[in-house]
Amino acid sequence: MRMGEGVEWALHTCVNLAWLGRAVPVAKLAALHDLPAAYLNKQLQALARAGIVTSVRGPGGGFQLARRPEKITLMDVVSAIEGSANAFQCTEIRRQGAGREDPANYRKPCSVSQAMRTAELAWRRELAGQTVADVKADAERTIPDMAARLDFWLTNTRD
Amino acid sequence: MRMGEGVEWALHTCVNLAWLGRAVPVAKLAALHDLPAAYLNKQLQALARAGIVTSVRGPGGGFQLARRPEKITLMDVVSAIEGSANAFQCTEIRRQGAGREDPANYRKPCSVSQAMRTAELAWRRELAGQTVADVKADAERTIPDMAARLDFWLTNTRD
DNA sequence: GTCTCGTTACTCGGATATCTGGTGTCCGAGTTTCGAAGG
DNA sequence: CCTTCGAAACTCGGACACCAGATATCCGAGTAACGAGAC
Repeated sequence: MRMGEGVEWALHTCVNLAWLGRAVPVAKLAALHDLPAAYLNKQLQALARAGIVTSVRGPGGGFQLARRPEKITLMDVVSAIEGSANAFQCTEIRRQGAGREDPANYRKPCSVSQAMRTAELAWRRELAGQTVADVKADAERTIPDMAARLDFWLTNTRD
Repeated sequence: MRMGEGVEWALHTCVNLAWLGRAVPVAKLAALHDLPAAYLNKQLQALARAGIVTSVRGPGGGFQLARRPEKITLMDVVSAIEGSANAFQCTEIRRQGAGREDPANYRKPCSVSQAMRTAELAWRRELAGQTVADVKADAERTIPDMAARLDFWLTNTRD
């Protein structure tokens, strides 16, 4: 069970967008961390479909956060990239074979599924409890001038 | 991010082994839920390597739990099948590109990695807090006679 | 009758194919800007 | 000088290859049990 690296890219990019506070083309966002621009674009499209960022086409366009960083949870970003389906998917094997249960029990989920779901809910709750603003604030504790550095770089860099 | 179905198979099989309480060949365990025996065997090998079950070769052999169900957590089973690596793997993109941080910060993990790790720890803690015995007990609340049924089936079935 | 040995049947174990989904790339769609030409 | 039109540059958007890991299968390795034969 491995999470796609698109999640890492998306999170860092969201923090960067929070620092920059305006529309930034994907080429610039990719250059910030030496990422393949076309593939990062794919991830940002997913964020756009989820309403986390908005896209503006044409010159001067790019991506920017759709709402304030305090209103974007890590759960929002993760489910936008990875999908909202549960990591553990019950295939109901309890209904097959010699050890199958009585169909009367099919209404409630099986014990295994329930246990796994409980753990996954704890994970989701933790992700929903942290926002992009929190991560940004934590990063600024060690790198206070990052916002200014990025802003300077964006305005003064030529392509 | 999808968890392999081997986890579901392994968990159900562990509960079944807890009910049966003796060595059971993989063919029988697979028949309990109409699973491909050879592939279930692969999963059980992983459990054996992790010390969760022990294998006995030859006639009358099979797999059985290596210790009491109360001592087997869901975390043990999941990490045996899926591996112990973190789902979110930080590739340290903060060190690359125009937006790279000062190398002095490389000692401590980046804020994004930290946040994701926190959530994943909550998930792991929840999994480690539940045992095979708990799941078994919960299942018995709805199907009290399952242990007896499985035991009868195993002793009276002809191949 | 009992011991021994060989054969048989049974079961795990790891090496080997197949396939789905994540990874990576490309070109077309849409929009703004700028400049030139006409009035 | 102002307006209008067109071309070009820029950026997102989705469609198209590629590859690693999960899925599935098979045959060989190891072991216990059983029976036949000798003592």
